[in-house]
Amino acid sequence: MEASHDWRDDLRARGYRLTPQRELVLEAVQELDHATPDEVLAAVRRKASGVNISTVYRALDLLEELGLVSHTHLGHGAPAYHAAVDADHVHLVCCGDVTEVETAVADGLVGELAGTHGFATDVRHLTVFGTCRECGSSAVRS
Amino acid sequence: MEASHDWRDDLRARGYRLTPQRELVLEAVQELDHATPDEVLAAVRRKASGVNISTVYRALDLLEELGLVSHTHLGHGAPAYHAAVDADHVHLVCCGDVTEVETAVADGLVGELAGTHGFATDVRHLTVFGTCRECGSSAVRS
DNA sequence: CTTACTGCAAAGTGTTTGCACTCTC
DNA sequence: GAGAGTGCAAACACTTTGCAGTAAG
Repeated sequence: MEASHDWRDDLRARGYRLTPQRELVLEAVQELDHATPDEVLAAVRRKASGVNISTVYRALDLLEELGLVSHTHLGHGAPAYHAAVDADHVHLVCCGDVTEVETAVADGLVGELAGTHGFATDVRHLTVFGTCRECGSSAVRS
Repeated sequence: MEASHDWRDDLRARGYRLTPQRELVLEAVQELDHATPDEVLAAVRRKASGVNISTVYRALDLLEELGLVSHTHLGHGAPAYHAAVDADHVHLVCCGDVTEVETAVADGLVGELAGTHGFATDVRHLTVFGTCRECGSSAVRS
């Protein structure tokens, strides 16, 4: 499928080692979308049952450092991890549900912040809380 | 100081009771700005040393329900609480530091989300991660 | 064969809950 | 007084860390 521009080489070039756990964690993040560390663990364990949660945390940190995944806080508890490639969207959170929209909607904001405050927005990290059309409900756990 | 349009009445009207703890928590949030529950506790304890952390959590939830305070996730750990009145700004987070800017910068985004997705943005909850002018540094704990 | 990485278990944060007692209404 | 609210301690959810053993290079 994906023609890996080998991140494995990059990883090794930085003195890290390529382990099955790291590959499995990356695969899991790529397949899952918005996965919490726990969900990543579950997915990884389907293929290798012995993997530990602390390894998942360590792998996620590393993969993030390598720019292969990124995370967002979708409210309350655990963060959500994405593969960097899929990350080109902003999150809309309402009623505990998440919708993804093109980062273009934030272009105005990004431009304004850059202009008036010299602030370089990390759009991939952007999460917008509010109320969606379907659910005029009062705000939920966020 | 502030000429309370009595939230106390509102509170009682809803069947809740007015306790010193609740008043102290509200005062603390109003004075502190971006306070975490722990910081609120510390402030409250300066005036009433016996107050417990669980009471602070419960009071914050209640005050939020009453619309007197609101919270945002400024990254990693604990949430930050504001008095609702002070809440008219968006948060810019970089290098662990927080800058407040007028909600107007988000008008474009808000309008676009409303138009294209029927999504009512809660601007007071909006936190933007990125890199500020001063610190061209790589992203920090977020 | 060196030492980065893993699994495990224990410790850390931040938050919630059950319960007897207290204080508001 | 009745019962909402509090303090306390224990339980929870999520994450980090120390260390001895394992395995990548």
